[in-house]
Amino acid sequence: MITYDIKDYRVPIFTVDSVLFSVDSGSLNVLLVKRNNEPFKGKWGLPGGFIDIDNDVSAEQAAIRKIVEKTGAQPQYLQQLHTFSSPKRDPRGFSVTLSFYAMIAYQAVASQLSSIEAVKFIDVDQALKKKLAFDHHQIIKMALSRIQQKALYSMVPAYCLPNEFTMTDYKNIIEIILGQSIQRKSLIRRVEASDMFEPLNKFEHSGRRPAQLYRLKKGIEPYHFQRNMTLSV
Amino acid sequence: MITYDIKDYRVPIFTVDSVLFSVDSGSLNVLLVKRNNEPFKGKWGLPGGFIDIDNDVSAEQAAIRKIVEKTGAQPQYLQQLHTFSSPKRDPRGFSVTLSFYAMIAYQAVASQLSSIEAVKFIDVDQALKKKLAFDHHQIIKMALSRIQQKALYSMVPAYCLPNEFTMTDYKNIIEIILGQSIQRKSLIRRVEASDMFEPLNKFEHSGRRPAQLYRLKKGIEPYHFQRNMTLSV
DNA sequence: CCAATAGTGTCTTTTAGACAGTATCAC
DNA sequence: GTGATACTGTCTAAAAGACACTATTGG
Repeated sequence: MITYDIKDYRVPIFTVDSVLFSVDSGSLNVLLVKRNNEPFKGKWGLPGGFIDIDNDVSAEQAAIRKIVEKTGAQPQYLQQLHTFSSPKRDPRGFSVTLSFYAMIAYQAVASQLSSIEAVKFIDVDQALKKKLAFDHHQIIKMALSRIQQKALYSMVPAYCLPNEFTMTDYKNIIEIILGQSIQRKSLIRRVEASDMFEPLNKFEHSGRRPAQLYRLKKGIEPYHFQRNMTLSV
Repeated sequence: MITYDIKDYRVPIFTVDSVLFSVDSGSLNVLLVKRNNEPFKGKWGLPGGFIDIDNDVSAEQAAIRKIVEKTGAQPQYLQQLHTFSSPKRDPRGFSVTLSFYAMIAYQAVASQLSSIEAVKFIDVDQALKKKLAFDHHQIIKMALSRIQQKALYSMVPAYCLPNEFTMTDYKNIIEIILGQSIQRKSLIRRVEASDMFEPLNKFEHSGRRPAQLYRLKKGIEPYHFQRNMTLSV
């Protein structure tokens, strides 16, 4: 017979938190939310909170639910980052947070956000200069270095592209994430190998020579390469 | 003012579990423990359990504590794998487990374990054929694929080497993890680039030509390469 | 035509794979 | 010596870096 009541035990506080990235006009942004509850009421922090064990089917779903509540849109990519745990990170007691990093196209959320005071995208370097709630500074730092790594060996940055985009759009996103320029030719070779983009019968006419428009193929897994791109020192 | 009592909320069960790997006589083993509590009493499962929020300082420390309790030895390497969460994975209710993968030299634990009936190393393929507690089957599968990936681009397999070892020992460990043979020359090039081994003034005389003995340098970070080794299909 | 951005061709560089060759031991 | 395992030299192959080249537009 199973006899177990969680209320008989002293258990940690368990939460989820997400670092939602988006690229816009030359800067890599993360979503911050102004807290209107204790602890750290009034401070900026990551979107997240408790699992609703009666309605959520997983921690991932809880994290996505929190992002949807704040932005009105689903992230295009979301993965576990790391679990941070300590008796000190929350004044209420021993706390564990499962953090995620996620990506979304800026265009998918920009309009909704402009009307909400307490939710905003902010340049990641600016965010890291602020006094944030909990250990969210550390979480953002780890998420940043994770997506920078991913940018070197995967197509994951493609998940913050809008529906239609050019190769230059994609190159810009990677360069903004890395903070360094890369070889266009190398990128194109990788995109071809990944087979993740499909060309549309459309061109973008903003520059001089029109640029081929692409979209992400449907139902495809993020491609991982065998090698990292090399960053020139 | 902070008012919060975790007992006022319905919260998930939170545990840690570890997949402890070790290589011995041609097989990759994982540590299994026979459960003597419900749920899944009598079934084999991964070493793990609840955080002791009064004594543990982190989830990592809780995971290590559980491994030490079962084996008497500290793992040489331990990293977060993934957090598994669902309302179904535990009959007691919504449950979250933070899983780790870890490595230890077989020699460091073999003698203690032989005397304990309820704790054993078992070949990972055998383990995956058993009916294990919870979703531990899935956790082991993910841990296996993670260390196989790590074997392709890092020196992490070195953490299941004994204090003194030869290059052939290291090659064998990687081949056992991958289930495939690799080029000795490629391995040596990588070992040199990593600068993680230091040669001793000793040789092993078991084969024909004596083999240089090495040890892991102290206080060194696991090295990661820019490329994967390629597995011939 | 020119300027600017899009896109290609191709040579170099890097590092792993393949594998033949040499070294050192027990017998 | 032979056989076995340890170790090295070196050619080839694969994929990224560098960068010059061509292509296509607006003006």
